[in-house]
Amino acid sequence: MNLEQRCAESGLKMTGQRKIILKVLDEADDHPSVEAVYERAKALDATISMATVYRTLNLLDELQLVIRRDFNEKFSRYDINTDHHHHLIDVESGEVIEFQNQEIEDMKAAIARNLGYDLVECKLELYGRKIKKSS
Amino acid sequence: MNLEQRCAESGLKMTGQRKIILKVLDEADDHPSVEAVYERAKALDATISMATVYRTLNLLDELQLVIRRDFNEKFSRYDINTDHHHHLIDVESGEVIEFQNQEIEDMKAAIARNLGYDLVECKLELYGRKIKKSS
DNA sequence: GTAGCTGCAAACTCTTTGCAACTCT
DNA sequence: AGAGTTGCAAAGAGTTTGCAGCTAC
Repeated sequence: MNLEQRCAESGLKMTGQRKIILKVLDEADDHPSVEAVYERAKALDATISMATVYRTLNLLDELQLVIRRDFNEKFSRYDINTDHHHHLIDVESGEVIEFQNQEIEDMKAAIARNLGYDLVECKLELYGRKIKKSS
Repeated sequence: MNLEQRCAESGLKMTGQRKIILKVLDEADDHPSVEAVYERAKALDATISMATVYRTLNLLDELQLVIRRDFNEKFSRYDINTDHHHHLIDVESGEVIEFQNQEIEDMKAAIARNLGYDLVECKLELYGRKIKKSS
């Protein structure tokens, strides 16, 4: 099921602008900033405004259809894949790679429990440099 | 060795304002925001300005004497303990607890290596709710 | 003496919002 | 018809910066 269908289910009105933004998000395979979503949407419909992009992303975040992320930059990026996963950020290119790891999941919950807490949420970001293959 | 001594070593001039800000940081056992540092410093010397607090924290961050953090809030906080550690944030009170865990360290490096990266840096934040003791 | 530091206010960046017009349903 | 949505411009929050005067070294 795509974002447009899931939004309709939540009772959001399907305006032309909204459809375009959802299409842009559905087709994104990266972690776009608001600015990036705006640029891609504007290429499809020049009348879309920044304010609408912000409002739409805030709505989607509340509905948990996207996840707002903060990769040590001064603006937010959006994660369209809402499956539980973590990120490795290439410190040279800025590329973001997603990964999952069950051992880490178990360990996280155990650490929280040891400190007297139930784990509600969690964020793991690795920052790394690509290993050059020696020839 | 305290912050003032470490700053002097880096060739920073020890002005009255700077001494006060460093004292505030040395005595902080939390993860204060710029605003918090400013308030605490102002209580000791009313002439200190916000701009000086920002400039000082930026300097200290560059010298790696503090670490700028971003706990999903719209402002930065500063970590004065620069030993490697992670954070558990109490989702109800906002309290920040530091912890270390060698297994996680090893696993992080292994994950990065498997993805073809050398680990440069990393951020692990757990968000949890305090477990109520049953009576 | 001078490089570096300070306070102030203005500028900047990212994000949100009030408003009047418009549009899905 | 009416609630929800939009674009615009202005406002907000957090942070940075130009400048003229001041201060540690």
